Amino acid sequence: MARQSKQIAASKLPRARRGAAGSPDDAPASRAERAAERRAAIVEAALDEFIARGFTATRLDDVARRAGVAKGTIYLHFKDKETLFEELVRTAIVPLIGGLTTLPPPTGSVREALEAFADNFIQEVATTRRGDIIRLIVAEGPRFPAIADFYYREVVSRGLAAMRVLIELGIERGEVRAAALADFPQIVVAPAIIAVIWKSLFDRHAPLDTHALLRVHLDLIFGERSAA
Amino acid sequence: MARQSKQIAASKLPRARRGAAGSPDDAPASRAERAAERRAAIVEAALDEFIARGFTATRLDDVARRAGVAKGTIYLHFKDKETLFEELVRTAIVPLIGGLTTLPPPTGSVREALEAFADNFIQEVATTRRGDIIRLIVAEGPRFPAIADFYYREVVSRGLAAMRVLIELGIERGEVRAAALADFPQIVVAPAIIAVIWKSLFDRHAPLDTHALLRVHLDLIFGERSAA
Amino acid sequence: MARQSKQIAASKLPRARRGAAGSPDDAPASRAERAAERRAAIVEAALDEFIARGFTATRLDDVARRAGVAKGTIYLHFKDKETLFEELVRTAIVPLIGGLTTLPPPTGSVREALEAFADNFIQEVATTRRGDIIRLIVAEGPRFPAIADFYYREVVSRGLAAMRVLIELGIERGEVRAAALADFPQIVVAPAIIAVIWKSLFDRHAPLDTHALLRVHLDLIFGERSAA
Amino acid sequence: MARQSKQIAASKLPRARRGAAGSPDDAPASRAERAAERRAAIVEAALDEFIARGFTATRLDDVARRAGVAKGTIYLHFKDKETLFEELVRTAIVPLIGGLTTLPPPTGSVREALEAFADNFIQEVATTRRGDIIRLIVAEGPRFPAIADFYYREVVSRGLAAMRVLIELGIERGEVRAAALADFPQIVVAPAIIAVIWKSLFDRHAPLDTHALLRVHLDLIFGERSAA
DNA sequence: TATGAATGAGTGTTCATTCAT
DNA sequence: TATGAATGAACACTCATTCAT
Repeated sequence: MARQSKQIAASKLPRARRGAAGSPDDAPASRAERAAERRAAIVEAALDEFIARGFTATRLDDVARRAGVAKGTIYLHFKDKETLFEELVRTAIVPLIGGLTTLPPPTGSVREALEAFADNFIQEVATTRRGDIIRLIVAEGPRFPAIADFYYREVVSRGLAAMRVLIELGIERGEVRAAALADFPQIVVAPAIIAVIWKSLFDRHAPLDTHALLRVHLDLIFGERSAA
Repeated sequence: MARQSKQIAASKLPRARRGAAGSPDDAPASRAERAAERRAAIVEAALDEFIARGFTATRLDDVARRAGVAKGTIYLHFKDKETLFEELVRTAIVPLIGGLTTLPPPTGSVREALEAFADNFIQEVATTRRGDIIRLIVAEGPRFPAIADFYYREVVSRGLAAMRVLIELGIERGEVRAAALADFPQIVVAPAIIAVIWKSLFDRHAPLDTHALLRVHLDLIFGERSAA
Repeated sequence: MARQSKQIAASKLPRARRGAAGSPDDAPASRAERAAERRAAIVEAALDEFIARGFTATRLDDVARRAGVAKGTIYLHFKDKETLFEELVRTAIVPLIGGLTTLPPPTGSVREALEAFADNFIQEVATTRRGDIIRLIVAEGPRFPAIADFYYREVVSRGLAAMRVLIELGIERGEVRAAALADFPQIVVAPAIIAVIWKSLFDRHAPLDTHALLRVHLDLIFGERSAA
Repeated sequence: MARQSKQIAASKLPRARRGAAGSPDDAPASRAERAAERRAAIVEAALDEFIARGFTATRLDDVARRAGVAKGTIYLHFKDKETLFEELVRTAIVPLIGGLTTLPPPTGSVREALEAFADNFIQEVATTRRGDIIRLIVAEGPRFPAIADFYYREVVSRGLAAMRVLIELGIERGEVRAAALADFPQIVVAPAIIAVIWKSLFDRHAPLDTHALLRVHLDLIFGERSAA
């Protein structure tokens, strides 16, 4: 009912800076830097809101409040709600790419590589907002084909390709018995995706031990090990 | 957006006409029957719209148009949009339940049972609107905890329990080597879920052979077979 | 949420009457009588609803339910909501007229006549729904000029005319000193109207002794009496 | 019904402009001032509409049009229609309070005080929209108990209390003969209220000379005067 | 005649987007 | 550049009225 108090986020920006003119490299933050900060705050806030409510149900009013900016400010950085959403998801997806393409481990075993990947996934995706982004894409993908496309191109196809390479290496080295697995790298990834979905839908009913789940799955692929 | 063509709703069964003089056992359909037909048409139309747009973005105007009824008619059958959505999803989920609890295969092997289950899943879920409902639950679950709860209780927990029984039987009989699989029946189901999601998001980029995918996955669990 | 159970009012009507054909004068109620009953039930129910909620806020659904008839039935008796309202108020006003025009009491004193009138007003108006009708007219009059007109013509002008006659008689007989009162018979009636309004607005804050109020007012007009 | 002409709202006082260079002390009006103007325009328009149509029948569309603002603007100032109505009536009632509690006439006679009060009532209430507000309260009171409460507490009870004090003073001084009048100050006020109601319902049939009416009433209370 | 399901125009309210300051 | 008041199209929901039974 009553207007919620604004966030103070926007007030820690250097105001009385003009006096210290000439020192361009320390704390202050130039105009461009301030703009970047604001933009980042909007992105951050919007991501939270979109994850929590989905695209249509998210109100830019809430995004602005959470970001500590005025509603109009959003439009200085993004053309409209749709653009904000698309750029946002794109931005959030990008960091996922690095981890996927940087894999072929010349030294260790393929199993070790996949274990490392699983651990990394748990730490960087399953337990962070990135996991929610996956769910967000599943939810909004059909209404934002551009995003589904982008996600497929940048993450899915690359990730699966890298996974296939790894599987083939495993087959070659005798680590992996099921040769056909190279045709369906999705099988290797599936439990990880399921774990992410489970977390946001059912974890309150039955908490899932993602780590154990992925270990059992790797055992299935590589055969059981003596010591974990 | 464009005016959708009307439904065929009004052509159904005039079942069990009491022998009222003059009605030659066809056309009319009692008032109750027509009400049921209308309700069914609304459910049908709403399901399509909700799947296509999600809860918030769906307009009851569109649902009404697609169902071939007036907007007000929806409110003769459902209290409000939220109730329509929840009843809808519940209704759509129920038929999934039967298939899950009716598995125990006294005769054949566990592998055969799972193959039958997979084939059934492909035919009844993956290639029908039921698959989209799963995606819808993933999308709207966080905003409709009641639905996530219902889905967990009626489908997920029962399905996993049944799956666990099957796995344990497989372990007992020596068909399944990975004993720990009984702790994570999710692993057995994961590729099927992933296939459903894939269909609605990426199939246009890279069509997925769900049948083959599930066969490879079963091979992983049961070991490769001599003849497919 | 759930449909309220219907009233059973409509079921006490004679159904198996056909057998007793020919006895047209006893209990049964002819078709016309049944229609009149229904109409009366609608009028009754509508009056309650209109008094409680005003014209616009009253729902014909509620009227029908309260009257124990189907919504459509209202339209068999009244053209539309407005007509129902106007006929209703007219009907409710009519009985007020009789009491007003039937006054000049040749025998008793004018004071006695007014006391009788006051007592009657309390019994027949102030403590019954008729009082609420006065408030209803005050409330809806500006939006239903026809009703205000009718009320003025049938009740107000006649009532004031009769009151004037009475006052003049009182003046003539020396009972009433203030001769100018004949020019403003409203003054004589004012406290009675105020009492009615008070009852519905403020009685819960401060109950009003209408009888005493009117007695004091008569004392003001006729001078104090030794014994009441 | 027909499009109403816009308001003159946007032409008010640009009061207390800080000496901002270039602004020659007129036009602009600060943002806060314009907001206040708009709010005032809404209140003004809403009051007119509510008086003319009652709460339920008033359309916020019409209020907006009459106020010369967009419909959404109303919601920047008021939570909803009900709040608008309640705040409105409260606001309109408040100025009535001052006049009521500020009466005790140390010098003149009680009759003079009441004559002044009557004249003031005619000028400030009976011939202005404030009179209509009284009718509005009578009309909507039962549906807005909060308003009836407020009106009773702030206006009725205070007004009657002040009136009682005045009557008692009159009795004490021998101006008023009817001692019991102190128990029913409503009698003193009744004709004034009736006059207000008459104005909006019947004045077109029979114009009422409120001034004369109230004078005759005072004569009734104080006894006839030699010269008016 | 009575019913009540069906209709669809109408209204309160929300929220993405604009724009004067 | 940032603001947030203002806009008005859009949408959920209501209810007077109709009409097939």
